Amino acid sequence: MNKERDDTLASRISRVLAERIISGVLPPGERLRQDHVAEEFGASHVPVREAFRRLEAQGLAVSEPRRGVRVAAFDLKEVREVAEMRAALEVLALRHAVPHLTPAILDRAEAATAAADSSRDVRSWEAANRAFHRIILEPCSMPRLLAAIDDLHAASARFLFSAWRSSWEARTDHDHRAILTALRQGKGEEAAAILGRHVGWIGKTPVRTAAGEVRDAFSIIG
Amino acid sequence: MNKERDDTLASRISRVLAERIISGVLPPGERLRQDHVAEEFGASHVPVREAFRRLEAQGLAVSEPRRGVRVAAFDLKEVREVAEMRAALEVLALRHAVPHLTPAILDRAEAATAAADSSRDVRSWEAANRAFHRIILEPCSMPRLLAAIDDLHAASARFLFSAWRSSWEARTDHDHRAILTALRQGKGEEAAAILGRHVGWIGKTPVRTAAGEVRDAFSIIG
DNA sequence: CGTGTAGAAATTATAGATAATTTGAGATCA
DNA sequence: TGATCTCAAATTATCTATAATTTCTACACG
Repeated sequence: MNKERDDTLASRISRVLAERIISGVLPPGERLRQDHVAEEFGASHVPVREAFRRLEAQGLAVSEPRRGVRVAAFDLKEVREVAEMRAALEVLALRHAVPHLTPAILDRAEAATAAADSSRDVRSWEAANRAFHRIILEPCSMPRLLAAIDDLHAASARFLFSAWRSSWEARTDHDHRAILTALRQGKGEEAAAILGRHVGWIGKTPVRTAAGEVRDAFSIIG
Repeated sequence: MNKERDDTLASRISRVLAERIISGVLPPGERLRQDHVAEEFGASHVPVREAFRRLEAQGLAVSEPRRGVRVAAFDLKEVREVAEMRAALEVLALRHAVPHLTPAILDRAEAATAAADSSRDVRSWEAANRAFHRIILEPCSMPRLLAAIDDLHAASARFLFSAWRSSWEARTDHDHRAILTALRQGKGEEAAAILGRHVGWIGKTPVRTAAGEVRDAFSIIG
């Protein structure tokens, strides 16, 4: 009755597994055994295999021909890669979105920024942050580009969660506000430039904290 | 014995279908019925379904939940989208590849350009063109970025083949040579700028031909 | 002429069979 | 005694075969 029958079982499994990989419940390198997953979802292993294929395409899992599927590992090198790809593609998307931005859209973006600033845990901050980016980029109406950006956001979120697993303090996003004011003033190129720097990798200044020094390297993922 | 057993059956099917979609043998909108494909390959429908998922992720096919899979359609709008994504990502890749480019690599790139110039059909031209781009971008050693570019190249090739199906005359690629000379002179940024213009959409000058005027719009896909 | 219902076809999911890889115990050799 | 090699058993991925919803089509009926 209440079963969501709009989507297939495979895509449901894929969503749940993606959620777990992104949030870190499934750690990098973990083997994904199809029989176990199938049993957990009360399903057969065929839809599970299809879900694996989708995760593989999203870059969340890697599959070796007859040796199974593992959660994709990621190193600092790939963090940079994802960040730079995001920077390049989001700047492109914003350039095309600018002509279609309305005050109402910018207001929604501002609300998302406020939600991010007032969030108290990483999960809600990440959700609000992603919402901000989505809102200002969606009007470009380039579905393929937006889909690619979404996948990169998922990868970014993995790094974010893995770094700030335990400790997290709220932070205000000055860049977001700067982007919004530039957009309100019609300075599209300036907004794009800020966005590019904002998303891109700028971990040049590692601030050493008592708790851990790794977290600084990840902190600039916006 | 001689069966390539390094890869799975599903990926083999996916490659063949991708080839057909790109070359235009399977026209846009064509339904892909899993039973028929399975029968043709002498296989069951489960690996076929996995192949469909991969094609879907590559943007070569679209799937409606319980209504089957069709070859992805494409319009001029999406051609632009793909071209601009390629421009953004290939520029990024080239910037990272520049420090690792050696004279030997540039020689191989030059050979690929020569092969493109002397090719007499679209197929071989496209292959040589793609080789050129791959050769100069690969040294960036960013696997995720390169994979994304590969998928975009496949999409580009679809448009290319659909436009130049029947008529084709050889053309020399001045841009490729300009990129190479800039790289040999150590002018990385200049090369990146040329590449961006080369790949990006610049169909501003439609040249009317006796045969058909559509082909001009596609002709700039490099 | 529109609507509703049977029949056909196709997609989705399940269960079972096959093939390959990994694991572990035991034997052989240094 | 310790290490390595071999071979068998178990584990796991891959594929085939079959069943069950769902959608599309055609035809009759109001």
